[in-house]
Amino acid sequence: MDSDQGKLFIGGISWETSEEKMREYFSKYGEVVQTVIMTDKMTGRPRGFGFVVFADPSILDRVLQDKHTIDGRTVEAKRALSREEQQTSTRSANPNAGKSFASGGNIRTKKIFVGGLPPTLTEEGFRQYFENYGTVTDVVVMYDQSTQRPRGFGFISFDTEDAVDRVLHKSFHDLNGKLVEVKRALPKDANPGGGGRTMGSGGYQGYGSSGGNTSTYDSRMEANRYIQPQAAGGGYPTYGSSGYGAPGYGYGAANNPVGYGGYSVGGYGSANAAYGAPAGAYGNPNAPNAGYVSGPPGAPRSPWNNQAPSGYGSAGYGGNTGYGAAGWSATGMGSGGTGSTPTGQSPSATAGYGNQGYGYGGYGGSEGSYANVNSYGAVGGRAAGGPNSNVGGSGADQQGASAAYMGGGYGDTNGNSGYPNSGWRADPSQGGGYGAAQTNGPPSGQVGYGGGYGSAASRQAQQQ
DNA sequence: GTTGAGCGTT
Repeated sequence: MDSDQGKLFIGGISWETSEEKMREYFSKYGEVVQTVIMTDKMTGRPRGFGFVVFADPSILDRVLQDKHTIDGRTVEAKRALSREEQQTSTRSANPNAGKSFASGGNIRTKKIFVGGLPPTLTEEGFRQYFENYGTVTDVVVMYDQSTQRPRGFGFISFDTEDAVDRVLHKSFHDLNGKLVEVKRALPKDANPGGGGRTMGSGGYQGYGSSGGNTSTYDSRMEANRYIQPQAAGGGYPTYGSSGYGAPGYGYGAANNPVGYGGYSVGGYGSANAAYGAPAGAYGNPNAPNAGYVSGPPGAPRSPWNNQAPSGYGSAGYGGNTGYGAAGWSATGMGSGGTGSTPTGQSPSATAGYGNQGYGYGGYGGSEGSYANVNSYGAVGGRAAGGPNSNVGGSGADQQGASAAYMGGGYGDTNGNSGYPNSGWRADPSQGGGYGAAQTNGPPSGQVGYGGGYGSAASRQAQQQ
């Protein structure tokens, strides 16, 4: 992360020490861009640590070698961990994954979140400064609705992405001696959130055809704020190693739009799930979907509509089956995957499979009331726990990976709350399905996924 | 007292 470049973590700070004092102290090493002391949100009490950001990252080395005493307390300076690092630091992670993903940005909102606004800053001052970077199309400074106090952050929109990039080139900007921090705004309205139901199919198709994997990552990154940190951490390595990066991987592509909703589930709620379902279906390049898409006669583009659960189930499942046929999931799903999951998967088949089988079937299929949860869970799950981490810790898993997904996924994104069916996880057949799929699957991760989802879906069908 | 908060209005 850019903003972490010149950033040091400062631990053991006296409760007496202020941010100003810290700045004063560290300024002897060079230009200090920001100091912050974290406080307990509830009590307001300082938590005893904070951060200092130097304009020049090369200063850090010197600072790290010295001992520091502020207000009579010896404080400890360490390189600040990026948020991703925090999460993954203890376990083997692909260090490249997080970084490269973090740097890009495919979901471009042309809007920038600006934090740390001084209360005195007006929208005009705000605008005037940023106009140096391009044509400003919108300026918003947020105020508390009831108290009318400035909330210390706002947004600024540009007409071109270039302008946005220029602004984001620096993490901090000096507005007349006040420093503000800029980040790309979370594309909150990138997807018409609750409007999923009313969306025309055009949107979905568009999604389906968009092929960028990176956007998926990016959206994740941004969604990290809303997802439990661990979710993001585990996810990267998993992606990296399991072939997410592979071009054309269905997940990435289809998920782009979905992804956002899915990832952001924590913050954005289930409305987006609706996307997920269609996106999967539409986005899926394979023919089998067609069947799904066309779906039940009565419910053209609303297979996710509760109205048509049966049609839905069949349609959705039909779709899945088709998938499965193409790849693994067929077996895994249909049979419950008990041990007998295909052993001879060809790599290519798997790849293709992963795309579709993955989650989408689940999405579509699970669409009912609890559906969203599932799909999300699924998505989040992957993110949450790598195949190696048994996040969910559902006792039933005979072999952690897949089971972990399930457990982790649901747990993470949903807190289990929406997940009425506790028997699900515990169901041995399911575990078996996973296990089998995973064990046999050549490209490890994907297989597990596919199997997992597929079976999950079928399971639901049964329930209905 | 040792690794972070803030993401929208009409």
